[in-house]
Amino acid sequence: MKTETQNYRSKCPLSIALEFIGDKWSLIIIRDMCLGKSKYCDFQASSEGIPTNILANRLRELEENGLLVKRPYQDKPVRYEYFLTPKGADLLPVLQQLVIWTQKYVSECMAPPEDFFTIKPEDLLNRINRVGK
Amino acid sequence: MKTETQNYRSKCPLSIALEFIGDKWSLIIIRDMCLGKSKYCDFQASSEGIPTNILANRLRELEENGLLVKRPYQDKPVRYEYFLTPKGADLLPVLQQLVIWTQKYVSECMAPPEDFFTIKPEDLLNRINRVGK
DNA sequence: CCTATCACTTGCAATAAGCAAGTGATAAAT
DNA sequence: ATTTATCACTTGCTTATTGCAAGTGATAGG
Repeated sequence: MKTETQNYRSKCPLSIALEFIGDKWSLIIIRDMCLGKSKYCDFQASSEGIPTNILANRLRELEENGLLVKRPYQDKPVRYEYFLTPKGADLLPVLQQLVIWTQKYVSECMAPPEDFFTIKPEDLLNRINRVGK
Repeated sequence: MKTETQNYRSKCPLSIALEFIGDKWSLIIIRDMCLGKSKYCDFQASSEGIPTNILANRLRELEENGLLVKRPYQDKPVRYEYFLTPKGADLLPVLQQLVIWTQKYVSECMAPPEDFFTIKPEDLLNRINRVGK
């Protein structure tokens, strides 16, 4: 993951994209947010079983990289919900193509939710306005 | 990277895709093959500077996972060229979406080759028949 | 007061990445 | 014939990242 500003290994757009999301977990979190999840415990509950330290670390990095924002939904203690930014939501077409690929070549995979291929990045953005859970 | 057979952390198609290509280097190699590169030294020469041990390891894994095949182009000593399979070539739409994303959000990135968005996976497949080098 | 939950953080062992150097086969130059 | 060079790796070693388990602090409920 990229954290510090503008120091890419190359200027190839693919290579840069991989510095943002080229690991085993970042896109899993983005996926969960596409599916409507927003809280730490939601991400933790996913069937891949992300370790908690990696989850905390990735949420921080994804926020630093501008793919998501967090908003407190309670004080005492303060707890956050996480929402996709346009930059994060625009990874949806990437996810969709990855899912198409797996469905074509890996028979054991399960089907995505019914509307997964019809939703668009902008559909993911107003969730932050539907005040929190 | 996935190596051994059918033991995925979950059956989610996105998660499975990431077990194949969810790292910083595999898609760089696939990209180079999409751009017509086929030999070890070609991959090594790319501006990201892949370490040689990782390159050898990724070529082996990508082959084990059926994304590419290798074919000797000389004996004494035997040397191989690498070619995308349909399974590997069908990652092109994923690459294209990743490039679209970076171009939208990272101004410092360079432009891909002119025809990058018009080529199709099947265009990448007959290169193995245009006999070597 | 005891227990539990939630969102983390910390410690630590295991794995993977990254760098430099080495290897073996061969060809080309001296 | 010996040296030099190349190509495709492999090996060794150091550093960084992962992943598991356990701990922490704030709070709520019984």
